Amino acid sequence: MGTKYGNIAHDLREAIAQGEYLPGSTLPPITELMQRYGVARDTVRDAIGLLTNEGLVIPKRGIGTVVREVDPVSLTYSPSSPAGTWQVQTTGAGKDTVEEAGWEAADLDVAHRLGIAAGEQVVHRVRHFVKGHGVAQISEQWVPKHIVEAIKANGGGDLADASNRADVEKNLFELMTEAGHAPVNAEESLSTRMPDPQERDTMDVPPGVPVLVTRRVTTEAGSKPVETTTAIGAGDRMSATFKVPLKY
Amino acid sequence: MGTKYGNIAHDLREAIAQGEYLPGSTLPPITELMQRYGVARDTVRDAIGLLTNEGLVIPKRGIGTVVREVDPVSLTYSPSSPAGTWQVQTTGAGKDTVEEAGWEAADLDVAHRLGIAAGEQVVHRVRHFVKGHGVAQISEQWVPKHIVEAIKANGGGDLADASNRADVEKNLFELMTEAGHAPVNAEESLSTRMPDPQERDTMDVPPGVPVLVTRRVTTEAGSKPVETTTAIGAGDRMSATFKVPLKY
DNA sequence: GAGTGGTCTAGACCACCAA
DNA sequence: TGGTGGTCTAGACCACTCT
Repeated sequence: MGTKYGNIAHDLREAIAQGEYLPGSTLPPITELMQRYGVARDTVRDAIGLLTNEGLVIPKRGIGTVVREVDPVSLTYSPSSPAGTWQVQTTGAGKDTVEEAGWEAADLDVAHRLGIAAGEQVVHRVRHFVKGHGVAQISEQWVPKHIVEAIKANGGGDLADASNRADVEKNLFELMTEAGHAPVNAEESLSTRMPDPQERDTMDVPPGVPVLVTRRVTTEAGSKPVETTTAIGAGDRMSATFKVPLKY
Repeated sequence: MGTKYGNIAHDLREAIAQGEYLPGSTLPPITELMQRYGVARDTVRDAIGLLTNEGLVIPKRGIGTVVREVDPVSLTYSPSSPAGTWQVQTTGAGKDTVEEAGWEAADLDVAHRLGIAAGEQVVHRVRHFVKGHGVAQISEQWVPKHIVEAIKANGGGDLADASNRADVEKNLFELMTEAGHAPVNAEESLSTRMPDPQERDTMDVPPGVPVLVTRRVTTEAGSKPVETTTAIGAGDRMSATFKVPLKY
């Protein structure tokens, strides 16, 4: 025998998998599980804690331990992904909001990604992708000075102004193209980790749900970077889809 | 004030961020934290539990609560770049092993992805990508019957035989091409979630580390699927990189 | 008010690791 | 052997949700 709470968690996990407890319904109350297994309250809570951290259930005060809805990713059988593979695919329509915008000095990481020196001025834009009742993705974008100035000179507006939503409504990449800096390539790197408390708060991520981290560098002709982005997406509300041409 | 354990976790989190506790070193012992904050043992453990689930620390019996190493960028590899999707990593990054192979009836999900009827026979191949200290990715692949037979008729070997590593050493996509079913497109969908106990065991994933889920459908001319794959990768040992050509 | 989960205590014993 | 974290108990009180 392993641990008591491990065994209890195993039983509950199996029961959920067998459909004994359907998504949206609740597990037996702690008190009942205490009696059924003849253990103390904290032992049951440890078991539920395991399931919570696996993303299977969400305990709710006054309600019960609710079984989570099934992975929404299984719904992504939809027609075809939107043009531009850098777009994020979610299970529904969403809206972009610009939270912040302004000049700042590039840190080491951003400078490296943009191929500039650390400390050089860049425009930093923070956007939220709102879907349904909450933020599904936090996006931080950095644009080098000469690109910002080129767009401004071309009548594309000031990217350092948060109230300027031109890049959102018209697509920043189009503005770059019109300004003579057409992006031709994007390299995206995806990874995953658990959210920090701030991210968990902003996106209202339940316990047991990780985030999808996307780091992108977009380049124009000559492999010169025109922007770089780091996006943090709630793992229960989004996935990223890529269409890749193969050469064989 | 929030909760006691929440405050303690906050303090420790800040301290780690400030570099007071370096990766690889340990936090103060539970007993010391009990005295410092004047709380019970379980309260300290609750605080450490939070940090553990955030992937910041890993408690080790007899050792202490160890601060986790940050993932170096050099540890990432690109399982999904157009040229390297199925090629053996020649950079010494890792090694592919075939764990299982055989015929089975396609379930609803696989059938849908392959554009066939549920219950039709497909070859199911399970592979492990071994890297560093253990399995970094579990890969499940399904190939429709007519493709398997075409490869076999063309002298490419039997994909249903686990000891047949032709597809690994020579690249399955090349075998398909030689057999008249050249793959021309792949659509990959990436998402993330927490690992189940079996995955955690197989890949030796520490607590607080999610997995990266890659679902791919590869198609030949006419958008006919030639294979589909679901890969589960340990979030602390891999990332996926895509290079995407843009049209603006 | 009744029932749910959340926090916290004080103490006990066990399992693991290093010196 | 001494110190570390892991498990478990019995009980208390708090916070929240629903009827």
